[in-house]
Amino acid sequence: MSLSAERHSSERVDRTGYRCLNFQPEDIMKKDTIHTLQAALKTLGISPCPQVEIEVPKVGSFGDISTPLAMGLARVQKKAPKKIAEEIVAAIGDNDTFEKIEVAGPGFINFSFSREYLYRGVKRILTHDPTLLREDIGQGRRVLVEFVSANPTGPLHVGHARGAAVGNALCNLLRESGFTVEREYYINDFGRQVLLLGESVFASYMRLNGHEEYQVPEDGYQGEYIDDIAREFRAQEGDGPTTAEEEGMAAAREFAYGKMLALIRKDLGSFGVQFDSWRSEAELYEKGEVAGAIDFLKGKGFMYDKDGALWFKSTDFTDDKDRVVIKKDATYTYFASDIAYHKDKLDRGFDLIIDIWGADHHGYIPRIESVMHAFGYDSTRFRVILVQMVNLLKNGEPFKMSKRAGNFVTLSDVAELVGADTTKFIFLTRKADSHLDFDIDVVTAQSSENPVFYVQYAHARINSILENARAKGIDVSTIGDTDLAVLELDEELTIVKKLLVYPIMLEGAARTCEPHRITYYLQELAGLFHGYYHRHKVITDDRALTLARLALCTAIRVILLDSLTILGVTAPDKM
RNA sequence: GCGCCUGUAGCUCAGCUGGAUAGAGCAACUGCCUUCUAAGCAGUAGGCCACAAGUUCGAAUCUUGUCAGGCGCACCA
Repeated sequence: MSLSAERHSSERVDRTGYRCLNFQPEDIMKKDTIHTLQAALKTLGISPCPQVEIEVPKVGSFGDISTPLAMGLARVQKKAPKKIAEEIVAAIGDNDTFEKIEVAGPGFINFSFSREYLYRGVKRILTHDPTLLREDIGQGRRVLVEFVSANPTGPLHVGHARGAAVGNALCNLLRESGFTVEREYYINDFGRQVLLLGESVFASYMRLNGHEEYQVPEDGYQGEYIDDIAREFRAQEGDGPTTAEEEGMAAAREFAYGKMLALIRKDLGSFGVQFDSWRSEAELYEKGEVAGAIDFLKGKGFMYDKDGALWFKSTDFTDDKDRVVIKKDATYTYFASDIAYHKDKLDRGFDLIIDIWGADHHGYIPRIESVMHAFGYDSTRFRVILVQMVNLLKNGEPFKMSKRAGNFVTLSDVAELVGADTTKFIFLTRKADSHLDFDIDVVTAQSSENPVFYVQYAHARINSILENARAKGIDVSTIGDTDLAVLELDEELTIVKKLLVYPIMLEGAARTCEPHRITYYLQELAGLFHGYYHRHKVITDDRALTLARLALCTAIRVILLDSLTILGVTAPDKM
């Protein structure tokens, strides 16, 4: 089977209408269970073997892992689901992986893992081999993720921070899931907005030189940052009157644009987000890629002339309206460079292309999808992730932002005031496509409103316990060899199961491109640990128990560190 | 008017693509610091999953309709 055919068959369309990645589950726990089930089905002569679905039940009494398989088979086999389930259980027989397998409810088969199996799982974590925590669902396939891509006409604000946090975490997640990820920032450095930036800075500069008659152009940019740049420009250019206004304006534009881009890079860097490539819109024009892409589509018959303009026939695909590419005045629309940019992405040979946009651009999805179609690209390999607007509040009151009025909270303000870790984590505690209230006062209060501390605290606490053990002369470097059989408390086994479910959770997060699942998992795991910590001492006089509990704590720490790292959040040793 | 998204505890949100008894954090109330970090723990309370039909063994989840909120509907960028 070819790669693309295989990929195609495993893809589905989610309920929002966007394609998502869907791969066969390969996690250890799942794999072991599925193999057991498949063998049993074979014994029973049930073929073709149906897709075996596995889930982690919400309620502990339903076992560690569960399948509704028999219920699905009931129709095909024309037998009661419970009966089928019982036959399957009988066919599985004795097995050292499971302590108990039972039929429950309308026909669920619930599996409980044996303690030996669980201990083996902890040992795997203690090897510190991250590949044992992941499934290679990407298999080296190349994915391009474009995110942030804010106009270089002002500093990044809180809304961009959300896109940056989500994009960054998603890239990490996909990379850890076996994809080769390229992070890209598309710079809109062509057209009206940069011109306005230049004019705005130039006007400010001229006023600084005593030419009060220069006004910020209509729709121009205002705010302190414009004056700051103008002052810097003045420091470079001096205060002599600029004789050739055109030249001065162009110089101001270049200067301001350069400053802005540098600032954006710097802010993203201090936020902990780095890009592999920065793609320039202006360059697409200079290299003739815009004209080339349009010619290409013309050749395919997807362009036509009407009313003196050139139109793209996006209604041939998923759009409800054709779109102008070249205006009556012979200039290009913004859409034209978007076509070229997406062709450029395709030409670079990615297996998967992900665009992360602000939700206010959702109306653009059909036309870009149409472009992908027109270029002959399998559109299931293109996905747009929408990041909803951040509803900025200050002390419970809406805080209106406007870049042009210069009234906004920048990313660097937030990173400095709130901290990059907290900001990222909060943005990742919600689905990307859901509205989010971000109250500056609440978040800066550094109270229990900040879930990130809760999780980081668990990590720091474990580190502190390990320090303590070392101070008492316990050698924790060989903790992986510890006999874990003394871990027999329900709480301990619950924690172990939570740890072993980690790869399943990660796989789901990667498959659906939903990094927010990781933050929920983290809070649950940290919660289990904090409760355990308060009820039971790790370091006691019982040497065997101490070592086993240190091993458990170490395993928890491995998972906390691993998942926080994927989110782009630090895991401090001390707090 | 058309399209997209959202509607789950007082508030902010999860709910793993149709599974079993609906989940967490805040806020409220009650307890817990000579003991590995109290940025913590234990407990109480809080629900007609917006509403109404439908699909089937089974619906917060899928379909349709209604209501409410947000966003988008350029030869702007």
